[in-house]
Amino acid sequence: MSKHNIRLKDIAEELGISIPSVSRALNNKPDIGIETKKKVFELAEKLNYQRNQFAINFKNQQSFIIGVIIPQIVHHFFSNVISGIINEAEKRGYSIMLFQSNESFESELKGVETFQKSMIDGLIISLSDNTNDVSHLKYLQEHNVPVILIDKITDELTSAKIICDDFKGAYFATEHLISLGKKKIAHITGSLNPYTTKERYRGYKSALKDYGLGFNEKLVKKCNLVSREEGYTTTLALLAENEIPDAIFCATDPTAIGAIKAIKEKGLRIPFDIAVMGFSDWKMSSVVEPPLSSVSQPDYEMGKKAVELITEEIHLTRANKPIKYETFVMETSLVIRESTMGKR
Amino acid sequence: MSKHNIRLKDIAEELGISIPSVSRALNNKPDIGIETKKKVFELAEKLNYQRNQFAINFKNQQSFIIGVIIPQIVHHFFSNVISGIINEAEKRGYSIMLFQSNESFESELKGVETFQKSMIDGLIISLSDNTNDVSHLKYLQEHNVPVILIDKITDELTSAKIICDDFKGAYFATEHLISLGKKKIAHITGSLNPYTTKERYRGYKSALKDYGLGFNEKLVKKCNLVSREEGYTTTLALLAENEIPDAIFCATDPTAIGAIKAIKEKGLRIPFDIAVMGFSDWKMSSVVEPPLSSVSQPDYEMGKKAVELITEEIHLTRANKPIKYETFVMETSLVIRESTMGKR
DNA sequence: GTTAGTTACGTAATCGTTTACGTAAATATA
DNA sequence: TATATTTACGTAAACGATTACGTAACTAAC
Repeated sequence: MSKHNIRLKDIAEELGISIPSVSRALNNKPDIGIETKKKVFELAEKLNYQRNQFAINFKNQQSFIIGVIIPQIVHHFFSNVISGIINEAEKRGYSIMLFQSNESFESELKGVETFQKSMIDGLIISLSDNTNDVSHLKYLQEHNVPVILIDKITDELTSAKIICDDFKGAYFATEHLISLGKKKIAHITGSLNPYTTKERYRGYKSALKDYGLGFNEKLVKKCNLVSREEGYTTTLALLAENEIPDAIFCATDPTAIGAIKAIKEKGLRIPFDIAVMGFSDWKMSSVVEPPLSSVSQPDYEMGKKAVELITEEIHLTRANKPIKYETFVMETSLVIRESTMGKR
Repeated sequence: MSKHNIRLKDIAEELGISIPSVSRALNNKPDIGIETKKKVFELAEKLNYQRNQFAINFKNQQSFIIGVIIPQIVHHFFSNVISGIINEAEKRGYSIMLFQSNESFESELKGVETFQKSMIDGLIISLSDNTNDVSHLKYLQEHNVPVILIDKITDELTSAKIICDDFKGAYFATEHLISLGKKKIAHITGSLNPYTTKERYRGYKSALKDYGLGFNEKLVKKCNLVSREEGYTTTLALLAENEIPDAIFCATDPTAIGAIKAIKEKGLRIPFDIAVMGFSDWKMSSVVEPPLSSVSQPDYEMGKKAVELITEEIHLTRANKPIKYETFVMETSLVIRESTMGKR
């Protein structure tokens, strides 16, 4: 956008009027004659005048840019979140600056720094699994850049937060397995993330308790990356023990897909011998054999909501008004497929 | 970033020197005394001075922002491209502004407009399937914003282009099927996109010819969305005809996954009765039953390359030097899985 | 017909930083 | 010692737009 673009000055000189008059005309300000306004608009049109947004942003100290940092784009959940963010932001006249932390705290830090330099008006962030210190985010807040946490949140930061109801999602998933007549329901959980995984574990336990099924610690396995490979090996280990489960509720879909592979290899039938349930409803889950039941998260809506909140906070901040920090818990829904379909 | 942030003026006043001296010190310019420089640095550190990027961008008419427009983020190929773009851009000090067109021309137009307002330094774009007119991109170029086309390209625009070798990818895929002893190889193609799909079709035909297998038009089916559903119905139609193929090469992975479903439903064995091959190596392709062979595209590298090119073009543009527009064709590779494994 | 009010401008200042230019003081050279 | 050169600053202008303020000219009111 360099070279000699048309400026207000060019229009003003050609019409023999002052620069502020041109500005007033173009911005439909009151203090301008109707004749002058008309002439200005015509010339602006003719010269194809484009406002210099650099100057305007500078004057207003505002960029209309929302920064977004997520752990990984290549992740069905997050790409849907981003999709919701982008579409909603566009409606509200904001652009999205995107960065991925690759689950690295250092990278997340660097992203925040870069964004600061780009003068973002607000930040929507899903914390990396390795983020324990949030002073970089507090710093932003102190400099009047609102921060919204989404999905991967923390108590360390006072801010608006958007999560989905992992507890209820896990509760309903477990309840569903119980409704199939399953008695020995195993759970494969992760260990890294402070919130989501814990909540899912809690939901699982709560459902067992409510339905009078005893909690058996041996049926709970932890794995770090909740990946397909780990799901596979963990399930093999589970099946090698004395007590074989009749259902497995996995904290993530990849884990569940790994579990399915292990179960099939052992010659057991899904869902008759062992029913399998995942979490997050990844796209791939509908194509595995058998198609995997899962808990669907309102990813797109979460992104949309995040933009609603951040734009509101940006306005409040600029008006020097106080912000009330709420946590929004959004509902999940069960997606029942063949991996849990039909009673034993 | 509003409120009263520290300015050069604050430092200058406190030290009793002029603003330009502070600027010179902080920017390590020559015309500054070593003592003064030291004092400035110390005070800047103490006051936690942060440059006001709005002012700098305004002065330089440069944003260090690269705009990226792609049809859909929720698409394994594109999220990998973006991943490559973001990581490489960060290394080069650029931020990424992201927009998705949702395969709509109007949306793409609006994205370009929004980006213009955000004063992007350059644009990396993968055209929507419905984009035939590229005057919005020419307009950017005329205003000194370099444009790079990636994957979904067009001859209408004179610019650097990055594609992967769809022709060769398809050729090798077909060749692979032939090497299995397959004689009647069907192809399910799409019709929308000017380049990628056509090239894959061309590669398929070329391989058949080179290996002396006659081209049979009846074995080629077109479908519009190249989706899983279409792959399913198209394959059913194919199998209902007289000549049943012994292999199907699909223009996309979802189509191939639909094909697999249809073939299995008909009680035919994969790959023994019919081998199936996809294109793009979607993540889900490794979890279908049987795992799908596919053509892997260098998505991440394409994104990286795009950033290399655009930053170079940005520099050339600012230096008023000419740009030479090249088209970079990047190599694909075969991913062989069980859907094409083992001879008949 | 005088005063009050309104309309339609122009002037000047401002946002924060950088850069071209000028110059006094210090230093080097003849 | 007189002149040339270098050093280390300060002053002013610039980037492009917006906004507060002042005011001349015109209109309305009594």
